[in-house]
Amino acid sequence: MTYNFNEIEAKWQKYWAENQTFKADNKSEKPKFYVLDMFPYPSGAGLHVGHPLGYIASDIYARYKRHQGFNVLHPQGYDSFGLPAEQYAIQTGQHPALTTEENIKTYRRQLDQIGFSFDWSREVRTSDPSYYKWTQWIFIQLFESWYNNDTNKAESIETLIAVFASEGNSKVNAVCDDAIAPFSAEDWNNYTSKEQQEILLKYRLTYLAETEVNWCPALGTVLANDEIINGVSERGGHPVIRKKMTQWSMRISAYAERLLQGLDKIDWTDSLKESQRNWIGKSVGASVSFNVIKSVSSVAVETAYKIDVFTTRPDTIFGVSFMTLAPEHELVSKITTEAQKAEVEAYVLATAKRSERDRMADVKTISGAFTGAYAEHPFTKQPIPVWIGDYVLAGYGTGAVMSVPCGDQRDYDFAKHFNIEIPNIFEGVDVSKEAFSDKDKTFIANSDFLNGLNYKEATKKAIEELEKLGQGEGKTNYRLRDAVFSRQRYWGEPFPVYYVDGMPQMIAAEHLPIKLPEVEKYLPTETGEPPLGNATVWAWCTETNQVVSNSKINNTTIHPLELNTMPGWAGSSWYFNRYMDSSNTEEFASKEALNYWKDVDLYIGGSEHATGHLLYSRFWQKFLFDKGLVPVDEYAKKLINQGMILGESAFLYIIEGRLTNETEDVSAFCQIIISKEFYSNLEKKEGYIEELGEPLAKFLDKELGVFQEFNKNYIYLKKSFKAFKTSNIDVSYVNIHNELDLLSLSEDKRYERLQNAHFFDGNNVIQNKDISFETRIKVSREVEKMSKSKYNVVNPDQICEEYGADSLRLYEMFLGPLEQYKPWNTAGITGVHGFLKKLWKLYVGENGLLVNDAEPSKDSLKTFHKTIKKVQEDIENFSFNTSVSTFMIAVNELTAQKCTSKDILEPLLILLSPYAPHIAEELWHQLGYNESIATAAFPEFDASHLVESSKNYPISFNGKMRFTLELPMDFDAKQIEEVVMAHEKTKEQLAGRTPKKVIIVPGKIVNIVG
RNA sequence: GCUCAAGUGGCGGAAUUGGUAGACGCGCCGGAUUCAAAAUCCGGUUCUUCGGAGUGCGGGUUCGAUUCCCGCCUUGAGUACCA
Repeated sequence: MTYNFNEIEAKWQKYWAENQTFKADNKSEKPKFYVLDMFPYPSGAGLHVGHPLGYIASDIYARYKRHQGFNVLHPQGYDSFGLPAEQYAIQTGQHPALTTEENIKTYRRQLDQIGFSFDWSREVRTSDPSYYKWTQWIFIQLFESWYNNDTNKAESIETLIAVFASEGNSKVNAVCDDAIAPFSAEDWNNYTSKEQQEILLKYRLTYLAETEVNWCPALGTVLANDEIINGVSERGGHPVIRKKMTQWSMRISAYAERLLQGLDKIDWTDSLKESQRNWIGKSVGASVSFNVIKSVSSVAVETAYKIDVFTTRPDTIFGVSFMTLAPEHELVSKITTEAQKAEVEAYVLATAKRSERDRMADVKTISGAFTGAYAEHPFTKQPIPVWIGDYVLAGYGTGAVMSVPCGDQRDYDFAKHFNIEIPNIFEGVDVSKEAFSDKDKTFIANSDFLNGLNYKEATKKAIEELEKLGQGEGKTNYRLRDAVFSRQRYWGEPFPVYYVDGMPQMIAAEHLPIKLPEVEKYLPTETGEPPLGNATVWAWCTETNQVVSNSKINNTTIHPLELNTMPGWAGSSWYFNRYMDSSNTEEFASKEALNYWKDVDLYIGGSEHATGHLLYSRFWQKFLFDKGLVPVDEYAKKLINQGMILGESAFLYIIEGRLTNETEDVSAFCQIIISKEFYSNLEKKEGYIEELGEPLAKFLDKELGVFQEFNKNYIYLKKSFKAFKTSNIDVSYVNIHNELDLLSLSEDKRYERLQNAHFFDGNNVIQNKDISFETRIKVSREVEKMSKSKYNVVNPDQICEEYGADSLRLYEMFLGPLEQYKPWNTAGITGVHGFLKKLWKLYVGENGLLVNDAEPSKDSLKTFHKTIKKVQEDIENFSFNTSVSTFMIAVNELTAQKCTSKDILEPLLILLSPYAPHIAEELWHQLGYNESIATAAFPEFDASHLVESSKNYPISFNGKMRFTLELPMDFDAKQIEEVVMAHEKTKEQLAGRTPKKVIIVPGKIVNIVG
């Protein structure tokens, strides 16, 4: 009987599915353990070998925990709303729901063949109305809430309305929009309903407001900050511009401090926490208010304008020599004097024309303009010129700064450029060449009451004095901005929102879900409305509480519905809670289920979600916690980022040249051999030939005439041009050369091999040595992201077919540490595959089962117990790569020991089963079990089997090990020294010298210093 | 620029309360088996002038450093005029 992995794996996958082996129960005597993967977006390309890496790791952990006696929840689902399905729909007219369904089928088939222990009965799909019903429901809860800074939590909007009605808004301490005018209870009660709604919108946790958003014209939608990388869209790399639009936003800024604090109590990687901390961007300082001087010389400023700034350095307030406003600042047009008007307007216009990206790219050019206005220093009462400059960002702080050139390099450069004075307020510091920002290394000078104080003292004092004047206070600022929540897309969750008199109204929860309407086309309408503007049945009837035809809109009983849809992160912000009770139609999950499973014990996924999904989902969880809807405010206790598996792209240079004489140029040409399959799909190939500066397809197309047949599978091209580099040569081509193993050979050997290589000269297949040219060939590999467009994708289906799922699982783990980026090399899989065959042979011989009741040998017990110890430690440390090698060592040793004992071979299967579940299950049943191995108890480690009677001591001289010596374990230092010093090799090493010192650590090492 | 992570054979990587550097696997070399090949098995494989040297580079602490400290270099990731 040989190891027939295809048959075995299919058999047990079927068995697990039929017996619902991995179905988790919401009630159990066992302790719970929740292992979660970031659910995939089901793309049309299917899985490549990089995708399952994290799933394999989490599956090993989940299976291990089952062996440990835990009730394990290990679910999987699909984040199935998203852009690619929609773009495909635009191109083909196919409904995204259909392509999504097909893609999910492919994903499911691919996932199933790897043998994951998912509880599929709990599957979720974010695009399923039974799921997004609850996404809509949570949205409504956010709308109906405000953030109370006094209680530091979200509260029902009703409580706010009650306060407004009884005492106005003066005492309300809420996170809300800036610049809400104060009103009394009387005012409130006299406001119209619409006025009241407008005010409430400024407090709600999700709100509709006209804000500056990131608009991506190419994608036709707005993007959140985390969807923009280096000023272009994350998806597609399209330019992004700032634009004022009325959009839904999420008041995540309300949770900035709690999102920051919460990081301390969760076991996530430091780098990920660091990313989130940077993103939240807390800075502690003060807000300072500068009065604009009403008249300076001939200029008169009518109103008493104030410029508010935020600074982290209130201690430097006496160093202020000018102020700078962002060009977009609302005061610019109001305070600019007649004389400066032309210059300022020209500058504002020039800045507005520059895209975000240009401004980011060009940080060195200093530009600005003087407004002609002056502000008054709060303490000295001296006039301070007010400038505008694009180094001040409208979106951060107040969009204005107090400029302290001696303490800030940007202010310094600006001052130098425009010849503004640079007063020094630092004791013993020279600021004639650059600003001094090493705040802890000096004392404040020339600053009235701050003189002689250090940074900390001066900061405190300055804030105290500002507060006395009523012109400032201590303030903490966060970089975290509210997140734009609407997208001008079709394939997303519809909002449960209709409009009455322009004001948004929530549809009552009992009428959810509001299903995505059918549309003729998935593009924006001719009038520029989002795709839902194409829907004909998309209005809300408040009498029947149904979606009805748009033509019936009368604005009394039938109103227009929201045309935007929710962003991709909506559905993924709470899915981990839904798995706990995914079929519940009454609640997003029952209280019992939520209280039982509570939170995720282990979450595995990619680090690319650091400032997107992983931040938004924490925000929603905290909100749900505030509302008493979930029992914990952090949903994932531990999170691990799996590294990416990279593809190896083959690069190839072939230069065949003939030197006619020393002065003439080398005439060089390329040979390319590609597969016919590659050639026939030429128009689909997207690669780029760097040296020639043109697309691969275009290049090859141009050279059609010179293609000739190499053999039945390959085509040959010969032409006189320079060697080129492309990642898109079919891998099978390089494999021809791989037979030569050019890379691993020395230069000489490589040349020799090439001499024997077969090439095609255009007419005949010839050996390279028959070519009289001097031949230089270079083959190299470069590691890059695995991607369809780079032709370096390895499909797990093929691996499973050829080596089996257990081999795939083991190999993905064996590749290296889970969190590391590492290249895939299919050739290496023979190592783990060979291990499985060897393991099989330990159990099954040609005439059947080899396992018997023989007493295990001492050596075998030792091998087994050290394996238990190591594997257990490894799993708990997520060091899966090292346990694979531990298994290899164990099997090598047990094979050498000719171990046949059931006492060892049987529990060994339990150790292995998380990693290679199919072969473990098969052998388990062959040993006579009728139940799955999945819940068999993990073997107990017994240290007594590892006790040694002797130790092979390394004998070092000056720290260098020179030889080893086997000595009894119970020898003390003195006994060891006697034996070692008497040893002839010691004498040889010392060569007559007397050692200065002898270090002996019993049980560890001997070191002789001499 | 700032923040974080990482640099070990031909390759993936192993080893840290400081104690035998290179486990395990790939690849390569040699051998067995075979008419031959595949598969399988056995042996070797850091470099070396055979004294030794050696974990990115230069210092330091130590009896002893891949591991700790100081200063650099390189690579990768994140972030970027954040006041």
